[in-house]
Amino acid sequence: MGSVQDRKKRQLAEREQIFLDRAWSMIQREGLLNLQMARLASECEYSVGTLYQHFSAKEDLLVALATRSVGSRLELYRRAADWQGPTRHRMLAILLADILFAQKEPEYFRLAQYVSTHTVWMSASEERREAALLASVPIADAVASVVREGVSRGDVDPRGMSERELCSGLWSMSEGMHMLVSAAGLLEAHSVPRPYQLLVTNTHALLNGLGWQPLQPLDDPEQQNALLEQIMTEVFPDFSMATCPVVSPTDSE
Amino acid sequence: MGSVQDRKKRQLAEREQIFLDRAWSMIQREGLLNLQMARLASECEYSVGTLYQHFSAKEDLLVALATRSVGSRLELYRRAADWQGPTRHRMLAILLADILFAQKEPEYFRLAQYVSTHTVWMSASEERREAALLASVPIADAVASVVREGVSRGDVDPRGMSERELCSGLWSMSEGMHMLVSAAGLLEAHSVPRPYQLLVTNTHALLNGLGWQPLQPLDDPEQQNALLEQIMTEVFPDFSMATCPVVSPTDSE
DNA sequence: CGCCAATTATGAATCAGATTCAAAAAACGT
DNA sequence: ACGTTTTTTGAATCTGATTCATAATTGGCG
Repeated sequence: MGSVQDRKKRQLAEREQIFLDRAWSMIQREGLLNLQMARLASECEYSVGTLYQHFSAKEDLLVALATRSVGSRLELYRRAADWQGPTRHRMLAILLADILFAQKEPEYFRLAQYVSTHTVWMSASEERREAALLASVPIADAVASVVREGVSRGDVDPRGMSERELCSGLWSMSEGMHMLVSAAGLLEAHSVPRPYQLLVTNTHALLNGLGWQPLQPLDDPEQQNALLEQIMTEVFPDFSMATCPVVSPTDSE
Repeated sequence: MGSVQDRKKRQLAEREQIFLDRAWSMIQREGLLNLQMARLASECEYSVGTLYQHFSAKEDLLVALATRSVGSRLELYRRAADWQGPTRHRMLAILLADILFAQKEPEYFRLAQYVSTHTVWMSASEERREAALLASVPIADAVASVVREGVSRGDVDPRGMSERELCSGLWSMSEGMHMLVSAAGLLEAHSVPRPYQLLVTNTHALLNGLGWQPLQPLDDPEQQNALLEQIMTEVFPDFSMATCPVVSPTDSE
């Protein structure tokens, strides 16, 4: 039967991964700007033509890369979503996952941002774009599951909003803050230091506004910090608290 | 004295405006992707070299363009900020200004997004980037003035936050939503329709969470809508309510 | 006005790098 | 082993940004 076809398909997929692996390491080493198709091909010991058998254009490859990176992102989100804490704290854990990932993989965020630009996005192939959209669904699902539980436990009143809609504020706010952070100099120019700490505070405000229990006082940095530390310890023990851009380096000696 | 120098400087500035005007109209006509330096030069009846006397690179020109567009944006923001309404409603008016502008000038938003990408941003010249940052200050000032008044009137308790920090949530949330909207298919894939209406609701939640008076009930679309219509009428009478992506087309016949 | 030095404009030439495609090689089935 | 189909190859092409030697213009001055 089609076993030959199968093997070929498998080999093709393997090679695609090789291309993506190498492309990613090149980007991490030399930046997005310096990724060259010809060099990528030769570093993988294939010809340019072969590379183009996989990706219809450079942008296509970039979208594929961004899509792939979603995997490691998902792992963090799931940890946050699966953690056994109050739903509201889990929402915060999800935000933290997002922030930690952005810290750990800054180059990935630049890629994701670049790729979701209209210009770049539209230069990728239709299929690639669809695959990218599809890949982001599990992440949204993880978040939605927490929302669902929050609603069913009565921690938050959906007021007719769907699960996706209920977390859209959080989503857009973190997305936007990442964007502002990555535009070098922008926040400094507007004297907004510690953007991610601010993001946490704003998130508390938003969740309070949605009436998500238990409400958090906004004027108690101590308590906010304690909660963050708890989440860091329980959910992300493998991340150093010291490098976490959110937990403030106050007191503690 | 330096009158000759002055004239030269003036002529140079005029020519730069011509380049920018034409570049903008080309982009609006044919999209960001199709802007070509050589064609731009010839359409302006100058040589390529002359064009490069003004802009160190294509990206440099794009940043200049994005910077320039801030002007018309500012006008809307100021209207919102100067409007004589409760400070909370003025914050909403600012959000509306942002949304209306994004609707009216979709190509500008693509440009702004593209330009604030790390890759593109860093390809522009230092001076150009600084000018861009500087240009955004008046907008932030307009917003900050409303925040200041809100605080001084006692509509909102700053809880130690600066004016800039107090509106950072609104800023990042709208920025983020624009971003999500412009990534074609993303919101549809996550079944989030009417993104801007959602943005308004989330903004109400955020402002409620900050305790910004008068609080708005989140579960009363009628009232939300009435408020939006009032702002549209009083502040943005030159924008058609029909095309406004926020005021919902409910009832009314 | 005519001339020289300095400044500015020009656009053909160069360069960078993505993409294509005719030819060569490898794989397949018989 | 052989003809056919599929895959790979990389030199050639193409696109478009950027440079820079040359030409033109300008301002100043006798």
